[in-house]
Amino acid sequence: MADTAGSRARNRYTVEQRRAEILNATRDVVLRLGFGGTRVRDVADELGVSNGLIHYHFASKDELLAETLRFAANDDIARLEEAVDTARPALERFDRMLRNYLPGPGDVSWRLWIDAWGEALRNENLKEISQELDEAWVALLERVIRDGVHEGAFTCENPRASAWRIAALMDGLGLQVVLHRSTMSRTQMLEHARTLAAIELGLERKAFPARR
Amino acid sequence: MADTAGSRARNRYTVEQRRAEILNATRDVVLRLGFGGTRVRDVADELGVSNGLIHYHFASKDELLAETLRFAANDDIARLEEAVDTARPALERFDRMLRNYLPGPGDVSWRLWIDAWGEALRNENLKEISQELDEAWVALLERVIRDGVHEGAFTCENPRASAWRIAALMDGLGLQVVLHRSTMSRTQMLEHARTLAAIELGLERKAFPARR
DNA sequence: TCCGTTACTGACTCTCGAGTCAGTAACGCT
DNA sequence: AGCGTTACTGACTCGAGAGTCAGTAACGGA
Repeated sequence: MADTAGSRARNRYTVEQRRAEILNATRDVVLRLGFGGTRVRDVADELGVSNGLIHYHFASKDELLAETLRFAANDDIARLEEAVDTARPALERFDRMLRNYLPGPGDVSWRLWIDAWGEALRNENLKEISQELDEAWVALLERVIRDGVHEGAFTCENPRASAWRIAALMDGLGLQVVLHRSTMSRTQMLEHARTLAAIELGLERKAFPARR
Repeated sequence: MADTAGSRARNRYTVEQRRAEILNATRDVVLRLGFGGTRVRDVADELGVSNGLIHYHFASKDELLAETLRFAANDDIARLEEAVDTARPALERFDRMLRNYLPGPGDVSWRLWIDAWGEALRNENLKEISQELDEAWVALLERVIRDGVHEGAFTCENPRASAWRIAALMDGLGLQVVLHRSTMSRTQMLEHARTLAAIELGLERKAFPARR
């Protein structure tokens, strides 16, 4: 009675495991085909299960896509927070955020976000989720700046405004790199981000590490 | 013989006029429904013509959407160039670009662009067009910076890099305002853009006009 | 050992939308 | 006036995809 679901979990999937597995697969499919281009069938095929199973766990395709976005968002934020929590001093912590947030070689989640922005124009669920992630990200950036100021590593008059500017710059840069790779390299992108950051935090440009 | 098409144009549409009219209507529809959500039928209804007429002028829906994007892009660039050509001195010219590029109250074309970015992830035609617009816009910004430096109004070491940073920041800001209006007002957005611009161009922040 | 429940199947329905096509009417040209 | 051309119509086809549902097999509990 204490754990009715758990007792079945030994050799079978629980509902929660299955849902997570489906969300995971959906993310992969959406990365290939986009929100608009993803069919329920594609997700089923990805897992080698039946079409009907997806509808068994998710009431509609819309719900599936919205939950997939939230799932991916939580992942991204968790990854960033982890990067922040483990690094010091302040400058390394900050730079690690930049490197983690900006799109990297194997990075795919940017594609998801760019796609989600477009979809969010017409879908309230997605709009809400993308806004949540955005605010969480700016808040994290602001926190790292404030901590740095506290430690005496940075000088910054208005951490909130600086965080917004840096976040906006990085969104714009990431967009360029992911969408039109030819126009800008990751190196240049990092260079731009660090240049603005140095200005905003009252540092010398060369204070930043050369790491990519 | 000199003008076979023109002779019919007196009381009838030429093919070119019709195409332009359809592209115009398509843009309006796409703004409401997005690239993914626009049906050929919606465009026909917008003009009060038949479904078949759209296919008479455009081979496929894909072609229609791609040409619509190009049509809108040309419009946007022309508007920016006009703003630049007529304004002086350099600072007013630059500020006018900012005000014109950033999303305004009645501005809708941003919605089109955000949507196009997402679509471009999977559509080579749209990707190419959005890249063209982007490069034209950065080139224009760079030109205005160089001219300002020439006139002695600005100080800027690397106009190309500064143009990229300002452009990226503005893309990021515009995205915020259009997508999550609550998180940032146009006033704040302009404030952020001018703050970065002042830094990049070696100016005092208060050198900029207060115009919105 | 039987039985109710639950996770799952896959064929089906039903809607929707892109593209087609036979037909039409107005035009300009001869 | 007669004729070929052209812009346009709207009913149709055809494929595709979301969601349904009757059926099934494995489970745990009584």
